[in-house]
This record gives sequence, structure tokens and C-alpha cells, in this order.
Amino acid sequence: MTPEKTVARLSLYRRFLKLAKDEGTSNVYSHQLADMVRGTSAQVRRDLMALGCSGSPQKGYDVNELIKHIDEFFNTSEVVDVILVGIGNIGRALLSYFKSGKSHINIVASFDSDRQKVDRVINNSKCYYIEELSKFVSENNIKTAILCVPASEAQQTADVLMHSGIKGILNFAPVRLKLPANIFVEDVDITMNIEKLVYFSSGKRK
Amino acid sequence: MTPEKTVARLSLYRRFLKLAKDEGTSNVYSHQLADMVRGTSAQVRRDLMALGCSGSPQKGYDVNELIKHIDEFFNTSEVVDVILVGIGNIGRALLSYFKSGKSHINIVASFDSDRQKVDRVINNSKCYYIEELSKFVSENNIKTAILCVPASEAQQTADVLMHSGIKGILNFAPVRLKLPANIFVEDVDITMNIEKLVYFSSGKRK
DNA sequence: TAGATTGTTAATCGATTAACAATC
DNA sequence: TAGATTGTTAATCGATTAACAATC
Repeated sequence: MTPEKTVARLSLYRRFLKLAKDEGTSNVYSHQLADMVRGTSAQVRRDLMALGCSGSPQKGYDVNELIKHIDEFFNTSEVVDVILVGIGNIGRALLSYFKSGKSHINIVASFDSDRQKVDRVINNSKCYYIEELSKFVSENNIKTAILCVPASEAQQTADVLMHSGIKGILNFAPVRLKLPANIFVEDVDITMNIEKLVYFSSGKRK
Repeated sequence: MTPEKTVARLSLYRRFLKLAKDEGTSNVYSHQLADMVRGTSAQVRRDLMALGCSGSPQKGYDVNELIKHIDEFFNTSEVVDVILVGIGNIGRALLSYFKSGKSHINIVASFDSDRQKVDRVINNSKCYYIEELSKFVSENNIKTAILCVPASEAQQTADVLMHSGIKGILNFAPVRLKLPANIFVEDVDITMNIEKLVYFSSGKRK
């Protein structure tokens, strides 16, 4: 229903708003939020309108009200359990990053095919053997997974995730996963990002 | 000149084509490449046309010719030196990922403000003290940087990068950098990605 | 030939941008 | 009031999609 880009921007607005709130700011203008997302103020107004938020001239938008609405949108009152598959360098970095628990997103368990890693607790989440994944996912009704396995294992692991009932995958493997359209896949493709970056920073930018 | 999305897709095409070549495939059809990028065959044909590549009915496109053209587009014959700032979990993961040297992108040096890390060689790249960054960048004519410092230090580090002559930044810090328009910034915002993922995998997807 | 794919043009779609009266 | 910002509509822009004759 809500377009992908709007969802992405709402997430960024929220981060900015929480910082603003911590600093004691009580109201913001659309152009301040626009700076945050490299967008325009009209775009921000449209996003917030879609969310049912209204502002006023002179005062702009109420920070607390916006946070409340965006929190509702993302349903942050409910903790979402997520699993992570593949304890390599990136996997470990993500576990470390999310252990803070500031977010409503919680990496409840991790999985690896390396027996040496199994049963260890890395950054608050216990590592299980990959074969236990299916059972864990269905028993705990997990819907979202972070996939950090090597490229060569990505597709077969994704298939397991799908059959276990996972509906969304954040894919760090440099491979395009072939999955049915009802599974939402978000690719984080760093090699591609760097190639793009090098291209545009080498003076070929329009 | 070339749109961002096309550049991103070309990078993906190349990866797919190299795999195909290794498997002995000599020609591909637009729909095969379309699968790779979750796009359409018409889109692929347009991208390749923009690149000056032409195919033929029945045979499609010649794999070697495409690789040649895309390599030329990305200028892969020339090794591009890139620096990395911030040896935390993500920084280390990236160094490990790029040490293979398969790509034309080479992380020549890394920088950190922690004296303990300085002078160590982590995954083929020596770590320097952050204060040496400016000198290193200008002396070695570096144009591209990967920024993995904590959010609190991101903006000030980005300012240093800019003043040193960096033109492109891959930003892993969950902060929107404020930089002039001539600096190309690519954000890798994992928190946002996960929030988006959770939203769309929780049944709210259109 | 028949059939799938090509290059290329035209139509569609959606998002962004511009514009402006209403508001505080 | 004057001025900046708001909600909202209309115009623009660009990318995607559809269409189709030409090709091997």
C-alpha cells in the first residue's frame, strides 16, 4: 500500500525526530526533514499527509506527534524477532550493531553451518546449527531473516528460509535470489554500491 | 550522464556475465539478464543499447562482447584506489571482503582514531592514524572513501574527507551527511533496510 | 518457414515539482 | 500586518511498459 520510498523516508524521519526530541526541539518544518532525506519539503508534506499528520504554518509539525504516528506506522510497540543466518564477518558486525536493543528489532537467534560456531552466544544471540533453522522459524513464527552466507550458499539457504515460512529477507550475498513474488527481498549489494560510487566520483557524473 | 539505476544494473549484469562465461556460456538473452536485476527484458535492451551493444535475434548478445563493453564503461583496466575510515566491525568485514583482489577496486589504506589499531596490517591494508588521512589522500590522489565510523563522528570525518579532495563517499554511518552537491554520497543504511523489510514482510505489503 | 528476439517508437504510469490560496 | 509554511491541485518530468515491424 505505502510505496517503498515513503517507508524508507519515514524510517529516516523517525531517526531524525528522536534526535531532535532528545535535544529538546518540540516542532520541525518540512524543509528540515527534507534535508534529512535529501528530498524536498513538498515530498515530506506528502509523506506526512499520507500518514495522517498535519502541521500548521508558523509552527510546522509537532515532534512528539510525528514520532507517535511513525511509531504506530512501524508498530514499534511490538518487538519483532528476526534471525540471522551466516556468522561471517558481516554477520558478526550486524549482531554487534543490533545488540544495543535500542530498536524494536531483535535478532533472537543466529544460524551457521560451521559446528565450531554452534552453541556459542555472540552478542546476545545464540548460534544454532543450520539444520535447526526450519524448526526454530516455524515454532517461533519468525517472518524476517538476515542472510549473510557466502554467495555459493545463498540460494539454497534462501530456499530453506522460504519453506520455513520466512516472508522477508535482507540479502547481503552478492547474488540475486530467485524466490516467489510474495517473498520480499531487500538486497544490500556493497560491491555494486562501490562500483557505482567509483563511477560517479571519477568525474563522469552528470 | 548515465542514470544511477542503469549504472547499478550494469554492475549486476557484469557479475552475472562473468559467471556465465566461467560456465562456458557464449551468448545470453535480455530476459536472462532481466532475471538478474528483477527487471524486464526491454529495460535490459535499453541499458545495453545505451552502452552501444547490439544483439541479434536467435543468438541474443555475445557474452564476451558485453563483458568487454561493461568493463570499458567501468574502466576496470585501471585499478582504483579507495580508502576506508573506521576499523570497527563493519570496517573489518569490508576489508576482509575486498582483500581477495578479484575486483579492480583496491582498499589501499585504512584509518582510525584508535592508536591501538594504527600501524597494524588488517587484511592487506595498513591502518594509519586518522590525522594522516588528509596528507595520504592528497598525495595519492584518492577520490573515493568508505566511511564506517560511529554516527557521532561521521559528519566531522566526512568534512575532513571533503577538504582532502575526496569526491565520493560510501557512508555506513546512520546519519545523513551534509556535504556540497559535487560530492557523491551513497548511503548504506541497514537499520532503515531492516525496518523496511519488517514492514513489508509483516503482511502490510501491497 | 515459424518462432523467438531484436531495435525502436509510442503510450502509460507514477513520482516529483511547481504553483497558489489558506493559515497562523 | 507581513512572511513563512501549510494543504492541495495541476503540470512536469522521467522511467517503465506496451507494441510491432524487422531480423536471424
